[in-house]
Amino acid sequence: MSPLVTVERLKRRADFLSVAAARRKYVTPGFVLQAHRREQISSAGPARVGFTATRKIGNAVIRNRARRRLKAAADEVMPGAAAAGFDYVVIARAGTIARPYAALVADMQTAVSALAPKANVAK
RNA sequence: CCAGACGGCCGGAUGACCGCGCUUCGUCGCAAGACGGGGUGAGGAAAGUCCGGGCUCCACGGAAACGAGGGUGCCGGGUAACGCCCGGCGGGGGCGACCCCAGGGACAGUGCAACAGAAAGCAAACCGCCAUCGGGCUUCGGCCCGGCGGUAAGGGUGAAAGGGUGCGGUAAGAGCGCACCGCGCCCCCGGUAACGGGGGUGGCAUGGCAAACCCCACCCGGAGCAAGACCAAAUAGGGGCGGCACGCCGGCUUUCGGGCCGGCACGCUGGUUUCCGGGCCGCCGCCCGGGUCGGUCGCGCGAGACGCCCGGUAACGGGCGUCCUAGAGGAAUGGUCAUCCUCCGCCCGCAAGGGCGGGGACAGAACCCGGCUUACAGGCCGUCUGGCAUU
RNA sequence: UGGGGCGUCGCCAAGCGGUAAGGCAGCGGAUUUUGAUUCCGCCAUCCGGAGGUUCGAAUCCUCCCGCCCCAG
Repeated sequence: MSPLVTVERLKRRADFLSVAAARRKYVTPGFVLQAHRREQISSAGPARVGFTATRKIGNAVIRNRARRRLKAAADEVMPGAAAAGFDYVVIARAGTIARPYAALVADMQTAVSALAPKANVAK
């Protein structure tokens, strides 16, 4: 797998929108992962991860807990799996709360590798 | 023991490992930062945003008042203030403890009341009842028809029909008279007051709805921490200063520095060169202020928390002592597990109890405070009421 | 943070103090050889929920619930 990649946090609304516009996603019972390569000079640079929890999945307590669990899973997986120069958005689903944490981590692993750049062939 | 009423309180506990926000210390490093240690870290509703304030800016200004709009509405008190709280009063409900009530004004005015009903607001005669007049009939008791009048006691309609019940009275009736109750007015007494009690008097007039318009009394300037204050990058543009540059010919103009127009030449740019066409034009450096991204402050010592004492029926107030207790900004508490507590289900056991499995609510500070409202597993404490049993 | 709007039958909706129009859909019937069309009839009383005012509330008042929109 890739060497350790520094992971930063995605914060701006515009960044979230551009990731969503890329239309690359992977759905698991616990969350939806979106990925998008930044238009950047070089392919280097940190990977960035953002989190989304909508009002549809519950009240403030539910949304916060869902985001925290996803954040914990991402902190565990992303440094070893994420591709440099990519932006990721993790969207919480109704199943985020009930899903066991180990399964969440495994899902994160497969989701990230499924969205990995195809050997950097497609530029 | 059962059923119930009211008030107050808690909101799982302890620990291990890997992580999180803020803060502090140490080591390393030129620095950015890295590593390690310590401290601290959500609620009774943090929620809904329904009221009241603090704070900040804006507007107006002697304080304010009037008007518009909105709100509040028995009385007294508490409070920074309130639509909140406490204590009373009145009305309603409950055997009771106790609970509920937007509870000013309907002789200032305007309005509303479907359907039903004779009539719904200066009252009114449909059926009845009564008296009387005329006519007819008669078994001489009366009956029928019509006219004029009396009558709100009866029937019927309605949510509501102009006091209620009883006795007297009358042709039948009627506050027509009387007693009691209700109501209005006056006086006295108690109470700060709302109001209560008593007496007298009137003879029923003044029906209901103001969560209909409205009237009266009182209260409210507007916006909101994305308030507001400060620092301030890159780029573009504005202003100022300095340096360099500002060709040739002709015309016009001049404040004699220069400026404008035309032609030629030159630089950059587009089309393949020649050549042609369009466009751009002072350049550089320094400084100044405005404003955007971003950053910092505002930002937690406060109508503060806890304890004791005093005043007050209480809400609450006063005094003394102790304490400092979240502060983020895509927003901090997550993951795994153990023991205990507690609830549910199943199993074992006469029982005490034990085993296995599952669950522990509502919900997350976003400037702060006082209320209200709403959500909430389970549990604890106190006071009181009505039963049953025992003494 | 501030402001605005809407909840009425399965769907779209009128009504804003006097006892819930209308259309579509559905169901039953008639017409027709059958179907379509057409016609007739049926279909909310718990008007988002709970209290209150009134003789009477979908309508007025208070408090909740849900949804949508706007400004910064």
